Amino acid sequence: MSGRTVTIAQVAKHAGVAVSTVSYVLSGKRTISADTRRRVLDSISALGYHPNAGARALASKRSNVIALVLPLRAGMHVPVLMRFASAVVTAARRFDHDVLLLTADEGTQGIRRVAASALVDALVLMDVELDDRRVPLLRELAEPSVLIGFPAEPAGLTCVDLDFAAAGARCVEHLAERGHEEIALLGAASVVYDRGTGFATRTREGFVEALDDHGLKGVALPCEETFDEVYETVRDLLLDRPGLSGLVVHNEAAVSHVLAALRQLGRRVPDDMAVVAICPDDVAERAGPPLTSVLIPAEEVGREAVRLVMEKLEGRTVPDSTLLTPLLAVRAST
Amino acid sequence: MSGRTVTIAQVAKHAGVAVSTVSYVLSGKRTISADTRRRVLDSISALGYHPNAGARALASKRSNVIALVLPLRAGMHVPVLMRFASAVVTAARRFDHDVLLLTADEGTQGIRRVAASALVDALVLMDVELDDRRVPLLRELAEPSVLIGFPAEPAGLTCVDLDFAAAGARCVEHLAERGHEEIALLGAASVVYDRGTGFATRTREGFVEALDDHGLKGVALPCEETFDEVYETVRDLLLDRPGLSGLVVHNEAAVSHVLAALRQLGRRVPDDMAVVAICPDDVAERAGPPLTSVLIPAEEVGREAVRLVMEKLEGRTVPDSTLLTPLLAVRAST
DNA sequence: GCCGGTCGTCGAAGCGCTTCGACACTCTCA
DNA sequence: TGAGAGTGTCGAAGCGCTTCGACGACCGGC
Repeated sequence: MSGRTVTIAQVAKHAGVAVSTVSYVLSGKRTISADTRRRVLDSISALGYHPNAGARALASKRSNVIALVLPLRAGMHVPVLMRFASAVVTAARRFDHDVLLLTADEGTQGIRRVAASALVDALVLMDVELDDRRVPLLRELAEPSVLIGFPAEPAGLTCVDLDFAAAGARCVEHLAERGHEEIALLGAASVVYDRGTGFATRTREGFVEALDDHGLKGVALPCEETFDEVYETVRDLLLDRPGLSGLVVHNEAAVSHVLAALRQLGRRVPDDMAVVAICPDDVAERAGPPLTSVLIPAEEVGREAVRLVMEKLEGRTVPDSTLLTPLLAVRAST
Repeated sequence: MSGRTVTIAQVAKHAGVAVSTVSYVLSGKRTISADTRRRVLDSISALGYHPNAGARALASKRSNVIALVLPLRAGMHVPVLMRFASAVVTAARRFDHDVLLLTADEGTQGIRRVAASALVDALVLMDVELDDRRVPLLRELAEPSVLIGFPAEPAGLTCVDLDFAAAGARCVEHLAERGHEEIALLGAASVVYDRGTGFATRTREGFVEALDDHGLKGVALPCEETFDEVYETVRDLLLDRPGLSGLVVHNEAAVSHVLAALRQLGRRVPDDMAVVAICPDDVAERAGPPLTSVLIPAEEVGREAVRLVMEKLEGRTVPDSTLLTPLLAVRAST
């Protein structure tokens, strides 16, 4: 192994070459003969050499670290967040980058700090609000960034997300195909709409528009996340709309409560009430009965965000807006 | 603001002092006159100076970054994880450190890499298994580390966790006080026990021991996380043990399923069945009815882990084992 | 047989910071 | 009044890496 922290100079000596040669072997920025390369690589593994990140960052002006700015706020469904985060980390590693975790409670301060100190090369922000304080800062930053989600004014930014409007519409379409004529959307908690979080609003718009297109009756309601509130909402909904036979649920935390409430109100799924969820696959599969759902492709979104940010780091131009097409998986609930 | 990336040399020139003086103002490692200090600080904010992280790390051999190694595996309840993670980030910032996110799928490789490259000064690991591959590596690493959770052989390591044995016992005690004579523990998914994750096993042990101490009858069962499986488990349990009047649930993902199953089986909470959960407060409060619970003090554990790792970075010795006392909050379910 | 052009390697100059030793002062106390 | 003990500041030497320009060695073409 190592006697203590091995440097490139020791590798160079061990291999009988210049320091710069070792560097070029590692970066591949100049051609190196196969023979020399082998000797260097052998020395590297013999000594257990790992380049010092600080020195490398200082000399190359690249830290090989990207920041992931998480929200961690009320109304966000955390497991979904984590899947994004995990996807971002995995994707970043594939580009030989690490991920620095920034939480929103440090606010714009933290973003400015890690950018100005060159701790990170680029940023990926999650859970962007329609009117997000962080957005103006991003515009003035030299470091490239990618948003997961869309602010109200996305000009000049790079944004990725599931096409939630299409997702809402897709659910309507599916229920229409199944012959339902009156349906309802149970959406996010009202605080999420109030905050103007884009995905909730866009799903609702897609839902409402599709209602029209297919000539269905229906309504879109916010949906809180305690059992009692969900129960009330569902009960009132059934009372108000006796013809209702289909439900779209876009709220991971409320899914199991909705199902429990229906059960308690004597409605069988799918016989009396068809249910479509917009949620991650595992939530849909784990429910009783397993739910027909439009999955939130967290892995894909995270991967795409990283790909885009890497493209920008290379100086290439990328599309302002990337919308991923929703996919509907039919299960037992419709 | 800035013309582009401000260096310490520019600050020194602007303030009319030597570079080293600026450095000492920032670090406080030598006494500086009040007058000079003011001039320097003024220049810093006038120029918008942020020390370059790479240069600083190179010169000082400290990156001011700690690694947070997350599991992201089956059977872990993700929201709880996130609360730990968030607490770690917040606590680390209080010590002027940032947090690098490492996921377990990189395995020991990733840990070795970030440690050897001096990308991080120290590590905090979550969700430690009884027999954890990462543990031997930690022992040979020069960088200090703290584990959240306990491996089978914790000698020479620093571990923090809620005292789950005490938590299990506390639940039994509470139900005993309420006059229940036969109770059951619904624990983690069986895969979690099979893997030998410490917290699940320790809760069960504490539960079983306390059963004895209080002279109660009872049983401890694993508990899967889909509604149908939970329903079966609960139904069989009620069939097998007609005298059962109290339930301890130590599985965040199953909590709402358990309640729904009881409802469906015609049991009222708390009249026919008392329920105590071991879970974060918000899960307990959100349930219907709100659950008496032993909370998992994620924030406190995260904070403590960071405090310990910082102590170790300062070269101070810290206790091998830190167990946080469980607190029981009485709500509507008992 | 000479010229221009790769190819492969080297040496050295930084990157921006911390830290060590030196040094010029100013106090204090004998 | 001068030795000794602080103070407050400076200059310079790295920290370990990347990258630029230079330079032999070798190639093919005329």
